[in-house]
This record gives sequence, C-alpha cells and structure tokens, in this order.
Amino acid sequence: MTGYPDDLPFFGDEDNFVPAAPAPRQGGIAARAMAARNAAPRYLDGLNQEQRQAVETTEGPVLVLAGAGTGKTRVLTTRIAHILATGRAYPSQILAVTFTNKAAREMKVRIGVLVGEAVEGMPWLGTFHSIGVKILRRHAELVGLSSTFSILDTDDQIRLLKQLIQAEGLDDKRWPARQMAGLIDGWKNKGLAPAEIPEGDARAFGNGKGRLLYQAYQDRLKTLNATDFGDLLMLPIRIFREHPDVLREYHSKFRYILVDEYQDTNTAQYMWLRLLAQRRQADDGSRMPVNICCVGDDDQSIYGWRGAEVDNILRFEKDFPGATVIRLERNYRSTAHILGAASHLIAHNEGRLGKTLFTERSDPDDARVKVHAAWDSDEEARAIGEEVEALQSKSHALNDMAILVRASFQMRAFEDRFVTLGLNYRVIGGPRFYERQEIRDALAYFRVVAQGADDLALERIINVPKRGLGEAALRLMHDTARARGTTLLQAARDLIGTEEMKPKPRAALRNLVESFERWQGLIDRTPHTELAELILEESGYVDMWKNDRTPEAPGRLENLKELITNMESYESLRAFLEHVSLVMDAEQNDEQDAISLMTLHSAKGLEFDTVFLPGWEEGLFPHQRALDEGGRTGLEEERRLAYVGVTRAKKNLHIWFTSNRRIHGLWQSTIPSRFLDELPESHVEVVEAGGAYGGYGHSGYPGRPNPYGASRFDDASPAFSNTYSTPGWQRAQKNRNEATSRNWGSRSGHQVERIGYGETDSGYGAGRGSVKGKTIDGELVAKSVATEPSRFKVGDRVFHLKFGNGNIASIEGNKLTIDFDKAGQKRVLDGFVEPV
DNA sequence: AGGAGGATTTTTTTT
DNA sequence: AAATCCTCCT
Repeated sequence: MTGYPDDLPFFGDEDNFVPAAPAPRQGGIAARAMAARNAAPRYLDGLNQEQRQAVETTEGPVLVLAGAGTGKTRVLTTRIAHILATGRAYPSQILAVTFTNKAAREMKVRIGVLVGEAVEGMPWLGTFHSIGVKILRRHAELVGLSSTFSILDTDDQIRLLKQLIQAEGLDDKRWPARQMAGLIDGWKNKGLAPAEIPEGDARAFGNGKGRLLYQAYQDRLKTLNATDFGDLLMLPIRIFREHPDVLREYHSKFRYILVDEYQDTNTAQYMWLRLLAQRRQADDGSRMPVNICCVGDDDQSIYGWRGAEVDNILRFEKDFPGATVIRLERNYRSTAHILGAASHLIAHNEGRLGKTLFTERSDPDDARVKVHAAWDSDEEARAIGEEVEALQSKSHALNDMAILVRASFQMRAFEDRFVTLGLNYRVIGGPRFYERQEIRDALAYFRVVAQGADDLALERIINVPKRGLGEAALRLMHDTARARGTTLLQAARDLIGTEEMKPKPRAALRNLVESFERWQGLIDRTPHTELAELILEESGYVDMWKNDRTPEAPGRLENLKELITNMESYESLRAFLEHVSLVMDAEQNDEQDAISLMTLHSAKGLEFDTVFLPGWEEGLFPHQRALDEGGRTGLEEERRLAYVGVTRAKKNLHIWFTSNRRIHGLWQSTIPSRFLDELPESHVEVVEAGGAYGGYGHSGYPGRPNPYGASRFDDASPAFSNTYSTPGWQRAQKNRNEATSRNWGSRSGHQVERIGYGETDSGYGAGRGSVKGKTIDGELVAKSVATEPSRFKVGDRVFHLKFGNGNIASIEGNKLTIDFDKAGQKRVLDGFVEPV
C-alpha cells in the first residue's frame, strides 16, 4: 500500500475555505524524504510506457487521447494518487471533473484503493454540475440568490415556462414550453445570457418573443430563489467573470485540474474550465504553470445533441500552448475480432484525430463478432434471452453480460421476456427513481418545508391529495403573490385572513398553511427522516395512496418507504434534497447476479464479457432523427455511438437486427443498419436464421393465425383498411412521400446504394420516412384542415370507425357534429369520418 | 371542482 | 399501444 503521507495535514473541511495552504515545495526536504520512502511506488506497477508518462507528467497542460479500453480511468486515478503521494498537492487542491455521477463515484473508490482514506479529503472531485453547485452556494449572493436556492427539475422548468408563455398571450400549443426549455438549455450550454443570444434564435420562438421569454424566465428563477441545470454552469462563469477576486481565490486553490471525457464538454463547460485554468500570473508575479490534464477520446463523443463540442478536444493544443499530448492506443479490453470490427467501423468517419488501437491478444479460439437476424422485436428478445440462458448454463455470470439499446423503448421487450424467464436483470439509467410521480410529490412537500420560497413545489402539491383547492384557488393565490411581490406560501397565509376565498377552500388552505408552519418549526428539532414521515402522514399523502385502488398504488407506497430509507444516509433534509436534484438516480445494489440493460449512452465507460446490441436497423440505429436533424454530423455521431457499443465487449459481441419493428404502435418493415455493412467481413460471422432461432414468430404470414396480436402482415382487416383510407390519412401519406423523396434527393452518394438494399417498397417508404413524415404530416394536415373549407356539408351521411354511421348535424371548421344512428350526437373531427 | 372519455401525441440519447 | 391532454358533463 502506498500510503498517503501521514505527516501531511488532512484537509477535508470543505467549508473552511481558506486561501490555499502552500504545497510542499518540490525538491524540498520533505518531498525528497517522501520520494525516498516511495522509491518504487507500487501504484506505477503494470502501467505501460504511455500510461506512465500520462501519470508522471504532472506539470503543464497535458492531453491524453485515450482510445476505448486503453486504461483511461486507471491513468486518471493513478495520476491523482501520484500527485498526492509525492506531496505535490493536498487533496483539496485538486479539481477533478467527470461527466456522470457514476464516473465520479468510481473514481473516488479507485483513488481510495490507491491512496487510502485521503480520498475523503477530495472535496472537488465530482461532476461539472455538482462542483458548480458547490461554488454557487458559496457565492450565491453575487448573482442575486440566497445560498439556500433550490434546483428545478425538468418538470418544474416546463410548468414555469408554460405559465410565462401564457402570460405573454401566446398559444402554448403552437409554442410548446418543452421546446422553449430546449432552446434555453441550448443557449445555456453555449454560455449565452438573454442579452447575448443571436437575433435569429430570439425571433424563432413565440412570434419573436424568444429573448423576452428567456429573460422573463431568468427573472422568475431569481424571485423563486431557484436555478435550473444550465445555471449551475452559467452562474459560476458569471461570478468568475464579474468578480476577479473570487476567481483568484480558486486559482490559488486548485493546483491541479483533471477532466475526464473531455470530448463531451460543451461550450459553457469549456469556458468554465478555461477561466479556472488559464491564469497568467502567480501571486508573486511569476508565471504559473497551468496544470491541467484532459482525458478524452474524440471517437467516443456522443453528446453533440446536448451541446458538446468535439472541437474542444481538437483545439486543446491551441488553447494550451506547449501541451504534452499522449496517446493511449494499446487496448487491454477486447479480442482482436472485436477491436478489428470497431476500428473498421469508426474508420468511416471523417474528421478524427486518428488513433489506431491495437491489442496483443491473439487467440484462435476467440469468437468473431456475430450478426443475427430476427423477424421482429419479440423474436429478438426471445432469442437473446435464450442465448443468455445458454451462457448462464455454461457458468457465465449474468453480471458479465449486457444488452445495450439505442432508445429506451427497446428495453421493454427484454424486460418482458426476462420476467417470463425469471432471469435477473438490472436496468441502468432507466426510468429513474426520483422521477416517479409519488417521489416527486413527496419531494415537493419537503421542498416547501425546507425552502419556503419554492412556489413550484407548493403548486405541485397544493391539491395533492385533493383538498378542493383547484384552479380558481391557485389563480387567486398567484394573483395575490404577484400583486404583493411575495411567495405563494406567503400569499396563501395572507389570503386565509381575508374574505376573498369561499369558506370551504379557505379552511382547506388554512389547514395546509398551518401544517407547513408546524413542519417548518420542526425542521431543526426533529430527525429528518422522522420529519419526512410525519409530513407524508399528516398531509394525507400516504392515505391518498392507501385508498387508491389502482394496481400501482402498493408499489408507490413501497417507493415512499424506500425514499425515507434512502434519506437516512444524509445528514439533513436539505443535504438530501441537494443530492436528489443533482443525482436523479437512486443507487442500485449490484450484489446479486443480473444482466444489465441500458442505453448505449449510459454504457460509456463500462465493459462486459458479452455484449448484445439489438436493433441495428435503419431509422432506429442510426436514428432517423439524428439523420434528419444532424445530417452528416448526426450520422457520424451515431457511428461513434455504435463504436462505443462495440468496444464495450471484451470477449463476445452479438449484433442483432429485425425485419419488422413496431413504431408508435404500427408495424413497419425495416432495413438492416448501414453500420452492419461497415463491419469488416474478416472479423464477422453471420449467424444464419434457422438453427436455434429459426421457427419463431413468423406468425404474420398469410393464412396462419397470429398468436401475438394484430399484425399488419396479416391481410389487412376491415378495421385496418378503414382507418388508413380516411382522407386525412391519405393526404398525410402523400405529404409524407413528398417529404421522403425530398430527403433522398438532397442526400449524397452514400445512401444511394442503400436504396437497392430494401427490396420491399414498404421497407423503403414506411421504415425510413415514417419518423420524419409524421412530424411533417402533423403540420400539413393540420394546416390543410384549418384553411380548406370542409369536405362535408350538413346532412351528409358519414361513417366513423367507433360510432358507425350517422348524419352531419352541423359543421364548425374541421369539427363536425354528427347524429349517429346508434351512438347519438357526438362532436368529431373531420379527419375521423368518411363519406358513406 | 372533478371525472369520464375522446382526441392527440409520442420516442433518442442526459447532467 | 400507451400516456397525456382536452373538453364536456355532472
């Protein structure tokens, strides 16, 4: 064990923000003594030459280009251990940023192993966001917040924006809050304040009110004493820029900066880093080295859609002149076949820094990458389930296997299958614990108690459980709060003393307000788990679910219990709330043996002996939307995602595609992914259908009954043809086809050869265009309905799929009132009926 | 105010 | 197909 030097003072107190203690001087007696004691530091054992260089080049800017499976995390953790062990810095003087909480956790554990307990003293190891909060809490008043500010989740954010959009007199259908949230997020990722956003962006939303809404949103956040996720990056940047003295504090504090997954940093994160790293002068006027070390792999940049700029990594040497660039190209993870497949695939991308991964493994027994075909997603899940069971019986641990999907909806088929098989599985990053309705409600109660100004939280639970405080009551509270410039809770308090409300809601409101006051009074006197239980009981929230007869109710009560249990490991309600807002994931127990199921995105950084990659079909992977919105860049990002997937596998890799997949409830035939063609034949083996997986599920052939429910491969049923011969749908079809051919026309050579691929016209039309088509359909159909005079006139006889035949009684625009023979009078949209 | 049932939309990936 | 949203009815 290479111990952390005992004689170094421990520096763990995060709140003790003193100017940095001087680091032990290099070459000083103490340092030399330590070096002697650690003559051959064991942590360097087993590193190859490049890795060792990356660990030992502690001074100056360093860029480590680390390909998949080349020991990147090991280098990072060892480097930190090295800095600590050689006495170059105290734990609190190292800033280490990761992207995910998972990665931060793992690094903590691994440094702990290398260095011993000193890792507890690394207060600045975390994600960009968690470190951002820490900085922001310290200096909140500099940006007009108080240090108890709350962090909004996406739900709150959207509700807030919706209010603002409506307040501007805009139609929130035409201008969805979700979209506005996306825009704001994008701007914040670029570090742009409302005044700085491009004019074009500002005009694009809400009849040119984009900028105004953004500003209104920020103002509102300030009065709520709240931030959103983007602010956790933006606001520290603003503080650094506007308060050089604060920035200087951090300059002298952080002696070493390390950044993981540098290829995924967005512009705001980049600015944040540069502000911290690009100091010019030390306090005594001498030039200080910028000890920043960024580790990344341009081939694994998969967060472009979130604003990540691969450019940051390509530009590193310009930003930090004199940087040492170290390449890690020796792969320790995968077989030569898997590595060969991955390299060949990623070589189809342009604009790479270019690395050549190699391995010294060569075992003739290594399996090639296997490509399998299935009829549909059910067969795919069934066959993979079988393969998993077969491996299991050959004593492979489920823990060593993973299924990596492109989109989370794909997970369901596997979950269903594994439940039937009784196979343990673990969903990683799936539907998150803290995003469940009951958990969010409970948290909203806690937020109001802990942060009385949290209007959004109060709004969320004001009528949950039902207390007769509906829209009218809420509107009154809002108006009062706005008129007096107070919080919603204060407005409620004021209102119960007046006659403005009807007696019934007023009593309910009084009851609630008094409860909150009582709970708030208990916050410092009662253990927080106890208080939490008390709140959920007294508010009637628990009873609400106890009385709920839906099948989910018991599960929800379970979740609430688990929530309370989770809270025990935090010291206060506030600490817990902070954790939750940053880490939306509850920790999972990886004790028992289970196969992992997750998206490709959340698989980055992990590895498994056996990996299954289902759903390699055009439109799904590469995803149609990535293609439509990102063009060539989008395609390349998808390819990098495929590369990430392939390189997760150590020994066995199975890739699957199906001929049919259900998209939005409709079966579509699909074309195998172009990425399959980009795999090198020498490393791939195509597993013939038939054999073990042959006879399944080809139930759609005409003449055979389909045991799996309706399928469009059966001859179209009357109901089916009815639905799809409505004029609205036909118009949609026509538009879709036009849109599709436009797409094809504008595409470049690469796709042309694909056309011949899918011989079935349904594969081409339905599979490809459908996603895009739908979006376009929506608009075109809506427009034509709105502007054209109705195709019908009063008295027409029409047919409706659900209600049968009837006569049109009256027409308003595209809405028809129809007297149905059987169903009586109904109002129905024009597109849903057809003339008889 | 609240519920029922019909209409509409949804799914890419995440801190 | 399922979840959410909306409208109308009680």
